[in-house]
Amino acid sequence: MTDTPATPRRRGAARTEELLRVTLDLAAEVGYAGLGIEAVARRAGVGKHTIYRRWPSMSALLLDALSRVWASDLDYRDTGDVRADLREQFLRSGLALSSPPIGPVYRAVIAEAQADSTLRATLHERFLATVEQRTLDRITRAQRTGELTAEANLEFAAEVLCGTLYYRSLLSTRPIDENAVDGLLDMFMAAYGTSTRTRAQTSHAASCETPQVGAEPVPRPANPRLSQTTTSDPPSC
Amino acid sequence: MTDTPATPRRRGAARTEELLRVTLDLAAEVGYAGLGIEAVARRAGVGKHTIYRRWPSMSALLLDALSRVWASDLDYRDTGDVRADLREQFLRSGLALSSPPIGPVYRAVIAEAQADSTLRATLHERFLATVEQRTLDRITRAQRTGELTAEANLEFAAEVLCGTLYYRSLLSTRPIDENAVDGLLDMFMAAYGTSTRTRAQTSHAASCETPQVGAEPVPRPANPRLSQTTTSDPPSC
DNA sequence: TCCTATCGGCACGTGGCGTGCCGTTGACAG
DNA sequence: CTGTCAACGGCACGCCACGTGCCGATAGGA
Repeated sequence: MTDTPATPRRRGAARTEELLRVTLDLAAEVGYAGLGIEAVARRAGVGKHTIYRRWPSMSALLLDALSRVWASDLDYRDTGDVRADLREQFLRSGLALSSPPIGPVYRAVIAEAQADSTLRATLHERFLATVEQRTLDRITRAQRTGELTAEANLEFAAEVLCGTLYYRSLLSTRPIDENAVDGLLDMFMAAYGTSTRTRAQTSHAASCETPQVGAEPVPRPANPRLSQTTTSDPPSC
Repeated sequence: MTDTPATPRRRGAARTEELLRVTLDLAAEVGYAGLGIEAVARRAGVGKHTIYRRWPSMSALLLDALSRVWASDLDYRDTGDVRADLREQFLRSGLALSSPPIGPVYRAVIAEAQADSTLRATLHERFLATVEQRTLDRITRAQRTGELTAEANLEFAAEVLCGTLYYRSLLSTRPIDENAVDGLLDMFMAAYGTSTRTRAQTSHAASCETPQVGAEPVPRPANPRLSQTTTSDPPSC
């Protein structure tokens, strides 16, 4: 990459930025295994103190690194079609969760969280619960517009939707492909959708191309980066 | 039983059994943190070789230990009421996943699986997929008896049901209580149940009349704060 | 220009892993 | 009763990562 050209040997806040980037690069290359403080320090050409001065543990570093890449382009769209919006977002999130930068870091955090209940709570509060909340917001709007039944318990629905995706990407060995997302949405819409009872059309979505043209789920919204500040923005599902 | 009075110094296969038991005991006491080969060896008064001769790594030991305590709880009942059977099983599994013997071991395996794709595949095949399969079997029978719609995609349904439970118990911080299980089953039955549209009465088995009046006949939309009750009612009726 | 916090480098102690070696033990064969 | 041999407990080693302490160098502000 574009490593520091000369050698502006040391800075205060720029180092923090660089260390986060190095952590993500390292995670993308070597995965969770071999991802430690010393590895990051070596990779960045940095003393371990420089890391410990910023984060108390590897877990904290990982959380910040995760915020950096998991926060940005993750808001749900609202085209008026819940199912399409959810589908687009789920596919995008599923891809992200399985891809080099985010996947390994997420795995690392989850692994360490198994031995640290405090970290587990932080992980849940800072990421999982936030993701559920975004999902809940989106389907709540759909409920208000009449796309979903009024008596649907959307809190649980949001958890089920997000939980299934996390389960599949992090615990299962199956990929989050269109088939999986459609199956999940089939069940969700069958339960709480108000339009045509049989919106399902179980799987086999690949047999015929998506008829929709106007609301083509082409994920190319390219959300304008609101701000690239290092503030840990909440992610979405 | 407080055995091991004397010192029946060494055996062949009985040692294996004892080591599995010690591993579970140790996991129940110290949790995932501090659960390693040396810890097990010390606890069992055993040389590390005695462990390495049986399992190539801690992960393998944990998998075997997990099999020992997790295998017996996998069978669903079949009372003729899918929802009641699922509910009972989910509550039982949720309690087990959060309790000392199984919970910590499960967490340990999941943590190590994040760094080892082979272990992840084994974990999925040996446990997660098996649980899904049992669930699939049960709801498939329900589909045949007409309790579930014929066009329901039960494979995804089984994954959603199990995945949500695993997500909640292992990644989330919320307990698997009756509220959660009922919410999950509400969605499942609303999607694929055939019995009227009135989804979701906290069905306590139609077979036995529960005099309980606290049961909610209708899913109150006013689902308030997640009231975290710890196992208030026995699942059996 | 000087001052000082930050930095890189190095070393230390701790602790778990996985392996090798050695003397012991006990089940089984004769 | 005795011999044999594999399994065993104990010990030690090298390795590596962690978290900390110390020291001289450096850069950016006063």
